[in-house]
Amino acid sequence: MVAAAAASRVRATSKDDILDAAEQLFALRGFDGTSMREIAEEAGVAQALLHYHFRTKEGLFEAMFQRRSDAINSSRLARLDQILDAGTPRIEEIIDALLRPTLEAGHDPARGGATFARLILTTGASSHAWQRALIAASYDAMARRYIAAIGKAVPGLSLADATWGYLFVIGAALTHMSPTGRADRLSDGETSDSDTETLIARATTFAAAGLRALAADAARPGPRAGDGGHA
Amino acid sequence: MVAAAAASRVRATSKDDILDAAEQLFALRGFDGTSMREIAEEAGVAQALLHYHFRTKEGLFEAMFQRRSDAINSSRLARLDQILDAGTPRIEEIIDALLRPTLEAGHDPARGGATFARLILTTGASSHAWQRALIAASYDAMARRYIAAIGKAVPGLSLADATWGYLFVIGAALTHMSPTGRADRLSDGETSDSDTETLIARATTFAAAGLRALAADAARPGPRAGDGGHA
DNA sequence: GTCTATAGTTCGATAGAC
DNA sequence: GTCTATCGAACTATAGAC
Repeated sequence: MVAAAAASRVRATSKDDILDAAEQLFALRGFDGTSMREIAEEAGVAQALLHYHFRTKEGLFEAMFQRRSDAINSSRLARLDQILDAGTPRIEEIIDALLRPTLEAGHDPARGGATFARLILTTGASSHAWQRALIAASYDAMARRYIAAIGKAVPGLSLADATWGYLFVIGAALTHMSPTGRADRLSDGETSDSDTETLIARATTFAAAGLRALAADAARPGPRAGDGGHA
Repeated sequence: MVAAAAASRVRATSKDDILDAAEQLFALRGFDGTSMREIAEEAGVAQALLHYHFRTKEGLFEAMFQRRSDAINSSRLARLDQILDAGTPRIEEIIDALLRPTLEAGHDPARGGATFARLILTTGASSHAWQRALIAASYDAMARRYIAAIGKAVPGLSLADATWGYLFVIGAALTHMSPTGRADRLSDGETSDSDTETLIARATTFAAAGLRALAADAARPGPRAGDGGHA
């Protein structure tokens, strides 16, 4: 335990090298599009070593996913605690605290871009039950805390609306965190999806107003689309 | 030409059967997670017939993707024309016209759910250049028309903001069009991501307010985060 | 812990009969 | 247009030496 912690401070172990290579390739090409051979080559080790450390491809994916998700979520929760300690939270602060750790996660300036966000979305939408379970195990507790904070920052928001709002923020921002050049093309160069500060700023403005509108809409009298008669 | 159109009206050809099977399986498991063998079995034909009709797996994917995308976008554009003909558009109408055709596309009530939305997102975020090119070829022209309409419905929106707004609407809604039960879980059963009308209604409220806020934010004096000095 | 070698399976694609 | 049969390459995982 102590030795392991000391070693991790000194230099990357082969286990870390494998996890780094796996994260890079899985994020880029997805679970099914990445082979154990490629990961081993990228990490500079024999393929059998991957199985020694992680048993199966699925085991390696889970270890890789948990490592980065834990880092993202501990950062998210630390920032949220700070915001809540300071008094009544502003919704813009909460959204920024939710998005920025993911944008910065695994953001290797030398390489492609922030592709772990893509991995979160595809893992959550996977047809493999174990991948969806991984999302639940890694993100649900953090999500509940943020949903509660959103409800606190925007009075009048029901739990249902706060949940949808949380999901919309995630979907809107994470979908475009891996730059594809599409924003550049569609705007004739007026903006760029490689500009992460623009993405965060616009997404925060967009989502904060969206959340307030969900609360305002719920406060209006009369039936509401999609409520299926629960009112 | 005439004969082909007549035949397509009469009954599904083996080509259609293959495209149907491919759409179902690709949408469920992705390009790399689906094999030609599985598609052939699902379609009830020999695997060699897939290569006879579409040459390669990539060719089959492209044909499948184009067929459904064309259907979605012609529906989107027809609705948009209708809205624009009626005078000054309301932003809520535009968002509904943008989202509903995708939600209904390939929505087989007998089976899983509206999973083509997932395929659109993963195809656009793919590391394969030919998949991103497929998105550009299928969706950019439609997107430009909607971005222009959004700018018309929300005065004060720059092309850059309208583009980001369009991308946020797509990301927020399409990410959650394939039900996973996550909304149900996070809200303790207060809402459900299987309820498509709730999704559309909430997403429309959320996004309409978000777009108006982007315009209002741009109108405020002073520098703005992420503009990198272009102001 | 790390390697080489390979077993056993599945894949995309093609050849060739009908 | 549709089939059976199969090639050659890639895959995950394991055995066993060091």
